[in-house]
Amino acid sequence: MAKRYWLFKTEPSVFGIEDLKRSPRQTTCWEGVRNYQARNMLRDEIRKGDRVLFYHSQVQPMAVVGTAEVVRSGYPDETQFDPKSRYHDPGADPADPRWFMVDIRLEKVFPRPVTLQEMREVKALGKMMLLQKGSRLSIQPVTAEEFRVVTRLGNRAS
DNA sequence: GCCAACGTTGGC
DNA sequence: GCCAACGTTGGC
Repeated sequence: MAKRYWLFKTEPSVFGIEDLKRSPRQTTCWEGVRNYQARNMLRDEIRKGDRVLFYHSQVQPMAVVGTAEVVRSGYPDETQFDPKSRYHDPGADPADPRWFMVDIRLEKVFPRPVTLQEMREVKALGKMMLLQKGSRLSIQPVTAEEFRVVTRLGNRAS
């Protein structure tokens, strides 16, 4: 199957790109997603080899700050069964897991962040889901073209 | 199955 | 801190 492209949203106060950089093998499981639309993508669509725009929300500046690669396709998020986890889901059944996650590995921290404000000014990104009003999904598909445009901006010398 | 109430997200 | 958007819950 053709490689696909995604945007993962995260609050750096919880887990930012510097945390990913410091992680063993610069790899992490993307735990804690508790939204069914995002769950379906994690479980069914996001495959090893896909690439990810890493976006910081709830912080100034809000921006895509780098890229990552999916190194493991969807598998059950164990935190749903852990009563001590902040992501615990009392309704989740180990025989039929409700929540899924993937593993990602840092690819590159951009030399400069590509801010939300800047992306809004780029015509080629006009249809990007992140930029649509009321877009709250923490996992979003992006097109190959959107991925290319954003990574070029991030890698351009400032 | 509808929908009002409520909680959360997240940009501003 | 505000509030629009939107997902979830629960009474009916």
